Amino acid sequence: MQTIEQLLESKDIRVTAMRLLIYKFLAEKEVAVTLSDIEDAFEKSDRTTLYRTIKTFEEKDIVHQIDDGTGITKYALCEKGCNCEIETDLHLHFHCNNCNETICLTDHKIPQIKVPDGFVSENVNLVVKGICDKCSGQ
Amino acid sequence: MQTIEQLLESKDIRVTAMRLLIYKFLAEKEVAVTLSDIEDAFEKSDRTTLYRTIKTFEEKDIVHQIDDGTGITKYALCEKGCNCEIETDLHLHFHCNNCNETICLTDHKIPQIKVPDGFVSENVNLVVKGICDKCSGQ
DNA sequence: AAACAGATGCAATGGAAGTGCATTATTGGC
DNA sequence: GCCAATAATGCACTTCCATTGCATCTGTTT
Repeated sequence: MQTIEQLLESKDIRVTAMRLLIYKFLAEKEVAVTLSDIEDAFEKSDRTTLYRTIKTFEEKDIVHQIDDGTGITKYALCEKGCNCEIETDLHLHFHCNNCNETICLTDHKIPQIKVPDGFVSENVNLVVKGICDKCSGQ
Repeated sequence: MQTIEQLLESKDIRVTAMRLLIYKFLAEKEVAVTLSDIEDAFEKSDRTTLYRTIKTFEEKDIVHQIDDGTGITKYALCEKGCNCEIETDLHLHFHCNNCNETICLTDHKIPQIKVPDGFVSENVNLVVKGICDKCSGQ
């Protein structure tokens, strides 16, 4: 079990107080968060810092970006089973139309999608919309 | 074979010169277009008009919106086999990482996606990214 | 301690989406 | 055909999110 510090260092990311806090914030969240969410959680800090921190995390494959169709970019920690580095990794995200939250279903893989002749599939983005387990009353 | 005028009327959309032109523009395009694309094609007209025309078309299920992950909303005509009215219609779109164009693969349906217990799937947005037939050199 | 690189904060920009309101065009009743 | 009602169009403006430039600060290296 490596510490967050070790994780960041292993990815060539300089460890700062802010980065540790943001990482912890993301780790505690079970849902994908927007930049605004992070802003709200760290009002003392500047938007830009938060934005650039997320971008750094993204470059180093610590978080991945999710486009759930709300028009607002969301981010979530890459967890075990999330091979974002690999182009062909098949993400699956679920967006709840009720609570408006988006979660990462890393253990639900996407079936192979057939494309017409001449087309080359490199990557698949799949967002399922509906009602999440919390909202469906279970 | 009904005319565009008849189609618009059947959907309770008042026929105007602008709407006919925009419809024809969309029909000629084989790819999904952004609002900017339409703007560029109709410089004489105002953004707002084009925007509201597309929104009207969208409400009346003449075009559907596509979120291909570029962050910019695209639109495409609903064609035969495109049942946008139906929530559960399984759209499949292809975004080319080379030419940056997005096309609608209406005849390629999406397989049933399994979601965890407690989750209810209402709608699926699937975008396959890769290289399109034109760019793959076929 | 000095020099450097990188992190942070502030200000500003840009692009897309959306809205309010005045003007113009179209339709339907007379 | 004319007039009133209704809808479409155009202009200006606003909002929201994403992004960048630059100055400052902090931490690291020699």
